[in-house]
Amino acid sequence: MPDTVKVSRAERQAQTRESLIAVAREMFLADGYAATSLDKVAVRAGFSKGAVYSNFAGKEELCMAVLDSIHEEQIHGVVAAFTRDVDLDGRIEAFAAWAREGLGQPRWTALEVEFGAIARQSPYVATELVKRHREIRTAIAQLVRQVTTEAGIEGVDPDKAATTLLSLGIGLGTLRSLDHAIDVGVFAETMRALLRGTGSTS
Amino acid sequence: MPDTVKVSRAERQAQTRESLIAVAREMFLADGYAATSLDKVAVRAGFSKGAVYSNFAGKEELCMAVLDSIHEEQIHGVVAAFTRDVDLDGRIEAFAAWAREGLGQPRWTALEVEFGAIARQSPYVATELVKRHREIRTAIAQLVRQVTTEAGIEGVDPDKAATTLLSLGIGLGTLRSLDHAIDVGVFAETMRALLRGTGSTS
DNA sequence: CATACTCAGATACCGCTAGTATCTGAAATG
DNA sequence: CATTTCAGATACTAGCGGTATCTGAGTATG
Repeated sequence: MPDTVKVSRAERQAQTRESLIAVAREMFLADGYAATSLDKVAVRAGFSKGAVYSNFAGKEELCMAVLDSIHEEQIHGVVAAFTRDVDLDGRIEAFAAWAREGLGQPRWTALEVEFGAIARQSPYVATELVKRHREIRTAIAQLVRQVTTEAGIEGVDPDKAATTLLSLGIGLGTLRSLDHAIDVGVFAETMRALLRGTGSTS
Repeated sequence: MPDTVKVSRAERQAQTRESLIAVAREMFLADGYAATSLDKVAVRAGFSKGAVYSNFAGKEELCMAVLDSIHEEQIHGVVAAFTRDVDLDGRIEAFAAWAREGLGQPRWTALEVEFGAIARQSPYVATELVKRHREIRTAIAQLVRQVTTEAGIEGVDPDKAATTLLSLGIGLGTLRSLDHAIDVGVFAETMRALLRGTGSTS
């Protein structure tokens, strides 16, 4: 029986990287970006700070990797919620439920927003975050376009709707992260209002 | 001629405090909260770090004072924009213009949001920010209530509208602070849609 | 199979930060 | 005029992100 599994150096490093991302994700979400030190992350993952710097350019890149891992799951959740149903109301409700869940546990939004504040000082963070936000926004716009055309709704600008929904989500998440009394239900209502068409005539 | 003006100790301290707030406000807005060190603030105001700690409990309290000074102007601007006109469209447009201006220079929102991220670690920041956000939200709700009743609009929940507007403003400011291409116009549109009444029975 | 090279990760260090403890001299007090 | 007070200066600490250097196991090569 192979007690010590034979692994190549590249495999070991990939494992280390994933391990660091997993621990960092946990700690970033729990305590925030600034309050989480690279040393603590490394030690809790069973390494030293050197391991972090040999796998990531710095704290910012590590956090970006963490955010990417979160986004992956988030997108999966949205798509799942969206494709589960076929009719408009079902889709909207599924999306609203997903949003309610995400905004209800606002650690993610808080991290996203805290990290976003760093963009002003770091060109790297700025460009990377802008890239990702635009992807998300166009994805939402695509979803809106699909829903409205399939339901035969006129007079909805998918791009504007996407900007509104994303902004509202960020804002609600931000408020909710420090005031639990915030009513997240307005997200679903606004979404419904947007998707019902703020039509041109009549 | 009194070359050195006679001032009491309390007056001197008040001057020092105001001076520190002014400089801190400039630097926080320009470089962000984390990137601004108390030492730099103190030196640029012509003092040492000791002056800061003898006027404020710490960096957080200094920033809270800065935010309060900003809020004061902001509220003044809203009230002015709102009371300039009497009819609904004029008021909405004035408010929209104010929002456009505020969101167009998003340093303020960015600071607000960056500082808000600290609330998770600091009970002081958390409670103080919640207090202020609630004040702002009720003020907006009051404005909405006034507008809708005066214009005879039915079916608008002022509290929900306030939450939506505040969230949307925060979200748009956040996005805008790192992506200048964001279309801020959706704020005014959403505001109009909200205030026109998403009526119950129609 | 032995030797030389490579590089993931460890260690040691640096400059900077927020915050604390202590000191000082001028204003306030009697 | 002696005494107290306290705003602000000075000196220090722990902890941070980041850099430079080192080390030993994994890999390529004769």
